[in-house]
Amino acid sequence: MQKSFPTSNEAETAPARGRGRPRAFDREAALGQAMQLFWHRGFAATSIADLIAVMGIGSPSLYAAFGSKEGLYAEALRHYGERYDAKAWANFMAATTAREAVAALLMDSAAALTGSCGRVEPLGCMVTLSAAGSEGHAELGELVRTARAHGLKRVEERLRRAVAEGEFGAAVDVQALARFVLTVQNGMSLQARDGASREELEAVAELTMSGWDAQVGRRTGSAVSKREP
Amino acid sequence: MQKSFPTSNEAETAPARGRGRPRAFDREAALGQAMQLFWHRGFAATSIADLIAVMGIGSPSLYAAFGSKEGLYAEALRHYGERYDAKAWANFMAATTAREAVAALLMDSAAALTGSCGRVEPLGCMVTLSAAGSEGHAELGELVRTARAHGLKRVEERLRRAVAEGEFGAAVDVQALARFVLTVQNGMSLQARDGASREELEAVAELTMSGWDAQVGRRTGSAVSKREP
DNA sequence: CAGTTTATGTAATGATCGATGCAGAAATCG
DNA sequence: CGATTTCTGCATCGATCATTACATAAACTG
Repeated sequence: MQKSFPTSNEAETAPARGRGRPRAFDREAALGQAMQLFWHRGFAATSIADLIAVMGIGSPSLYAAFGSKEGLYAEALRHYGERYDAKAWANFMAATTAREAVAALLMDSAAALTGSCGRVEPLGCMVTLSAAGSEGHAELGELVRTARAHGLKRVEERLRRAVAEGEFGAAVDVQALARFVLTVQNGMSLQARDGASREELEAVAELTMSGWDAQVGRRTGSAVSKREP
Repeated sequence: MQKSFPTSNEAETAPARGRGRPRAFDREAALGQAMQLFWHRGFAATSIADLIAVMGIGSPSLYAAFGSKEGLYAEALRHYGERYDAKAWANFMAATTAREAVAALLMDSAAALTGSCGRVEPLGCMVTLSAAGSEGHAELGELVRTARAHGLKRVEERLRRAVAEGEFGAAVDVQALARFVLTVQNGMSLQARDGASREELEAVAELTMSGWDAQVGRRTGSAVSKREP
């Protein structure tokens, strides 16, 4: 099985000015608008008419630049990953212990998913909440499914590294612990979509780390480190 | 704001034979088929043509019996609540302690959401995963949002009762604990949709109860009671 | 039986769906 | 400059969308 639309862009990465008439709109800006609409309404419920309205372009321009509705969604997913998903994992990556990494992931998720960064973006994670696969678009479904699996893999590998480094014993069930963390993060997206506040999700993160401590050995102090205002 | 389609049925509850030509199909059976399709594909991605195909009826019969696509979805939600949701909460309701109740809810959810009861139904919870609200149907969105809020309320009230009965001290943050449990259960639906097994979700339930114990005081033995094969 | 009432099947409604044909506009190239 | 290439706006494509007339069928009522 090979995909028929570009995950990484194909021709538009050409940096220098092309030959014909130049594009009259900012491709990334328009993609950002499309991403937000897909993010909020989902793939099936978003029409081309809706898209060209928020993107401020005509449909021929849309198809010339992105190929198809599926292609646009695939690019919107990539755009999301670069702009938002990466940010939610930054502190996870930078943490020195697995526990700090997971705690940072959950606390940063609590903030990001509830739009607490002065954003106007939709609530919850676009990848987590995407149902494009169930809506009958197998290719897009595989795309988001892979992205979600990647998150689990990242946590799992971080925990394996922690075992190798002696942060906790090999008796800890790394896969179960990783899935537990991801399940909570997934649930946070649904909670955020229903209006849960950052503080409420941070409390969930704290309780999650209590479960962590009960499993791998408790530390002193609060379950998670305090955040900057 | 008042709803324009029936949550509880209106005329079809009449038990005795009516006056005109009798309906040629089993209303509940057809509703069950519609429910499964909505459950799997969501509201927006399910067309009337798809529905009448699986229901085995013509579109005039559908509209005569259910009023509209939204009305059919609302009834499908009710049908789901009666047939599946109630079952997932039975042991929760019957438990003698709040801890047993929550553990039962999570363990039963792990089984129900992964289709481990010999079912052919879609994976995950129809109510939890419904995005009808975001898809532009405010009335249906309010319906599923209310159903989801009801789950949180049930757990919260059970915990309050536990405090009143002295199962654990009043220092426990009942709201946070309830939201923690519901967040995990919500996450389980997304995990199940992505193919997580019953055993994997049961491990998540175990870890969740570890977090519980860390918060309200630990008990001996396994975090959750064993299930029957 | 005729009359009423409700359901069904066929076929069609206007609207909207995703996607394009086409002519002109705006750039580069020779 | 003309030739070529690419993009844009307008109009439109056939398909599908949710919904409904309409005629007929099947029950009950009197």
